Amino acid sequence: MRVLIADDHDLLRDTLDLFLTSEAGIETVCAANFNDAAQLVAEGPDFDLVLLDYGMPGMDGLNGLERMLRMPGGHRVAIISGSATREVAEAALESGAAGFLPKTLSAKSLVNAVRFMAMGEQYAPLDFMRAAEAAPQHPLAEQLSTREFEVLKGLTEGKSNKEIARDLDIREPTVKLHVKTLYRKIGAANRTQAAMIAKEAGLF
Amino acid sequence: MRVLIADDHDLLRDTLDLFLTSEAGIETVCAANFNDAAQLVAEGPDFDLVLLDYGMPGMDGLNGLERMLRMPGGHRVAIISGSATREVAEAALESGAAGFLPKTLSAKSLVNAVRFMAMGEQYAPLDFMRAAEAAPQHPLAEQLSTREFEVLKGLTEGKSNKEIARDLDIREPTVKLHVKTLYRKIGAANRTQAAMIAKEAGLF
DNA sequence: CAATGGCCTATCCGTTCGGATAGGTGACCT
DNA sequence: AGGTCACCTATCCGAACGGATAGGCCATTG
Repeated sequence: MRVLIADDHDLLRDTLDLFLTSEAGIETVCAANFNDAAQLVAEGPDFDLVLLDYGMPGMDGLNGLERMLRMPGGHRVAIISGSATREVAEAALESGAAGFLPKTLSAKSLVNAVRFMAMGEQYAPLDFMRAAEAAPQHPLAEQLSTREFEVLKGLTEGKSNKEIARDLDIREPTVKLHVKTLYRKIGAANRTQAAMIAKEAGLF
Repeated sequence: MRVLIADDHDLLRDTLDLFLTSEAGIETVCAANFNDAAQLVAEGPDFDLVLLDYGMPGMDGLNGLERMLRMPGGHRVAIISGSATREVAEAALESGAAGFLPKTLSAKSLVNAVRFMAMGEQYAPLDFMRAAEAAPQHPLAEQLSTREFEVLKGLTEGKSNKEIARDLDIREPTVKLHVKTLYRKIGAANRTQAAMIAKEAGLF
């Protein structure tokens, strides 16, 4: 079994290498950034599994994952991350990743997950995925109507009421109404505050 | 020598534990979050060095570092991080941290750094600190005058010109002037855009 | 010394915002 | 059938914003 480990954290990469190599039948190759990893995949022979660090140089978020998946030999690719949220994990799996590994995993779990994924299964730690599941997506956004949400999006883009009206194909007074009610709901005193609140909440 | 390793990444913590323990004369204790770490420090006996992960639960950025430094036994504390920027590293050292360790370090360098710091030295990898040094701190912010910067801060807080004027103890027309010139400099069409641009740039 | 540049102030003007008020439509539920 | 709710439109008004223009103060610099 051939596994490619791509992570810019020397320490973690070495450890992973060590643990996997000591497993019978696992051959590992290492890279410290996305470009090196992509080249190794391109050169072949094919890997049974590629581990991509979410935050490594060249990754550009999940763009790297998608680029890797589109490559000839890049069919089994998993994301490994120390900081990413459940949303990112879900998006990765959605894009066709073989799995998602938070760095909070123990070495033993990680080795097991690697074997699991190399066999063609899709893996993600259940407790991690459940973690934020219960919490409401966005306490602020959920109390806004569809239109108000769209208007709020316009606000965060620094548009004027008139521009928002044009984009949504409604009259300006209507936009003003949505803006006003929206302020009340999220507790903003003016459009800039509304935009900042939305930004803080991680919307858009 | 007693070292406390506080990191929520099981894998990394175990590895660090392994490497340090194999070094003669280093005794390690582990914690997976800030509160556990703080309790271990409080209980004593004193550690020669405490390694705090920047992103672990309970840390709250550099707040955790400062709280730890204020504790009776918490004199030698280093920050370890996989994602933090040079700015954070500098701020940590400024606050009195014993060092800053990016997770891109190799195991060997890391063990050396730990020994170095435990001897009372302050450590930070030179290449890491030099990395962003050349690049302008904030391409946007640097072209603003002091006043314009203060006004921009007010904008991001959703204040009106009048409020900003009061806070800075200047007249409102002056604020308007700064706002206008500031728009030109950062390429904003209105105050909301200015606030969002500042936010995107990571200011405030 | 004169020039420069940052900072402050002022006035004027048109546009936009924020709020209030009043009403109309269609979908859905009881 | 009546009620509720989201969505749309309209008009009015005071306040704030965005821009232009014109000047004064002061420290730094050539």
